Amino acid sequence: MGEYRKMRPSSSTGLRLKKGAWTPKEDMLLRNCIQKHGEGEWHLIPLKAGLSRCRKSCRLRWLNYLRPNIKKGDFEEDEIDLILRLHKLLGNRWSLIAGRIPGRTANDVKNYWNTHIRPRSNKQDNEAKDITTAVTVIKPQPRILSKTVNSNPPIAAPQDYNLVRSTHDGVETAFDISSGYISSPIVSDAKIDKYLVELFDNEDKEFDGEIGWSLDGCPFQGEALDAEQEDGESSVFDLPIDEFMWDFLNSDQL
DNA sequence: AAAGATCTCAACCGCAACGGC
DNA sequence: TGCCGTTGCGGTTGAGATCTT
Repeated sequence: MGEYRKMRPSSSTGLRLKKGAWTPKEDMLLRNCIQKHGEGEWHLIPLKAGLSRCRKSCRLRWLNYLRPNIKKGDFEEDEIDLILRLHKLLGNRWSLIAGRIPGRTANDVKNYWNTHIRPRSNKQDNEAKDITTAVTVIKPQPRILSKTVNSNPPIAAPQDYNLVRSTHDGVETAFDISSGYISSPIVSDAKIDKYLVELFDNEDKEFDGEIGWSLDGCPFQGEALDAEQEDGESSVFDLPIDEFMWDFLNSDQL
């Protein structure tokens, strides 16, 4: 697919802001401007660059296309694996997911998910409905990690689709993640990112037992991810994510 | 070869969060 | 405390590419 094939309608007459596909000349102007002035102050970039584009368009073009080290082409197996796992953990928080995948942008990840993974997931869901023993656990909702968790929750009956079940050494536990049923900490994106750093980068952590998760109706247990723990046996997702995650996010060390 | 259907992904839109005043 | 400007994010759109009939 060509870089400049997209020709959405644009209106570039007079002082109106231009929309639609970027031209090589516009790319050059934006690139030169950012190389000269650096990222940031996006509201000034169009003026400095001499572009009749809005700041949003400039920022998006830079972040998704012009920024150095952006990886193009098909996603590799390990990248897909990572996306699947991170999405189970974080939901549709594409920027956080992309932050763990070098060279990929949030838009890339989101597009890949929507075009390749979600359709497959939907198909699996439909097939699972035909099986009477289908697991009913649903992925963690983004709201678990929301910064606006209600600190004084209303009393309401837990609903099954808000239950997350995990198995630990063969013992299954279920906890409700609907609003008000978890004493979740107020979580900032920085905390979540720090948590992910700990999760993926700290190889000295030790964990006992093996944790199995069943999410999106698809149980998985101890599947390997490239990053291995020090003992070489437990994979990253053998972590007791429920307890560990909340303890970590609620700790004073952040 | 042509037409229609489907897929891909760059770009846009709306909104929430945040900081300064 | 509220307003306003800016930033960043996720959802959606739609043009062009590719596939199917």
